[in-house]
Amino acid sequence: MGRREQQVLEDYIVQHNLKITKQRRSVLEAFLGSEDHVSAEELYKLVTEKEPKIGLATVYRTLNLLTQSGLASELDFGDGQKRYEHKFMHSHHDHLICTECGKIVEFTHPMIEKLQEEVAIRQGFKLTSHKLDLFGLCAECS
Amino acid sequence: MGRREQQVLEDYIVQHNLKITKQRRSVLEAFLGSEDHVSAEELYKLVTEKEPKIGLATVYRTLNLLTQSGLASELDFGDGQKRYEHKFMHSHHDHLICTECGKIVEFTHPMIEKLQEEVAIRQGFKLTSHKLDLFGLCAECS
DNA sequence: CTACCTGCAAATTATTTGCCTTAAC
DNA sequence: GTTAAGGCAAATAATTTGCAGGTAG
Repeated sequence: MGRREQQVLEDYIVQHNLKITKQRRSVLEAFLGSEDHVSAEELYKLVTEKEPKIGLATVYRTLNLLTQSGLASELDFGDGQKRYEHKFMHSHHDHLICTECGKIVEFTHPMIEKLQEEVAIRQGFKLTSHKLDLFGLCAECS
Repeated sequence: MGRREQQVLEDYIVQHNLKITKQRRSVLEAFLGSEDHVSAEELYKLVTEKEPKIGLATVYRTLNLLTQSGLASELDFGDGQKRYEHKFMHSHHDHLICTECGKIVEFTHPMIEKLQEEVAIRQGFKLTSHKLDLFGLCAECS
């Protein structure tokens, strides 16, 4: 499990004069082991299996740390809570979401990306990121 | 100001055995008169200028009504609150958002839409909606 | 008159913060 | 030994809900 990610996190922690703790290790481990798109609450449930005394606030704090260190990115599927996915060794992609069963398919489409860039340039913008979510019904739910 | 939208709302209200009230009229009027992308709180401030005794909860309730009746759609730019835009007589579009000054440019790109449709079909999905937000720096903020 | 609607306050939900104790370095 | 981190409970912030009185149909 994620040697490399462990290293990224520890580098970030050292560079920022922070401390490496077993809680942070546990959260990272559970996060890497999870499916993508976990919420803080879900991750908390996963972590407590290994680390029963951990507090929910620590999970939130660690998720922010992971986001700042570049290991996680925040997602928002409009269900009222933030979700997180790991970014390291996991390239950019967009989401296709079934509104019935919640299934999520990840995809990338270079041409779409290229056209987005064009739109931005045409408006004088310098693009830093984007978010594309497609909503619909998957094969089973149609 | 928005005769047609008034009609859409009133039709919806009648069809659902609901009641037309001056608060609902005031919220709709303020909503149509507002710039796009208002939050509930912002709309509340606008409405109270004309209707000082209205409650915030009524604004929330009416925004939900407007969303259900098809006059408004919910947006989420990740700032922790829902925003709303009017949909009627205002065709679909995506957003290009300056992360520095908050400027929002609306755009549509038929080719992007077409490619999205292709992605969905390839995955066996039937597309119902999508959300594309581009984030970057506008000309002034670069 | 019979729902539905409103305003208000209290409740909820997701997340953050304060504080005091504990553990890294 | 400092100083940051953790746990817990209390604080926030956005939104929703319960209720008693008001009003549209």
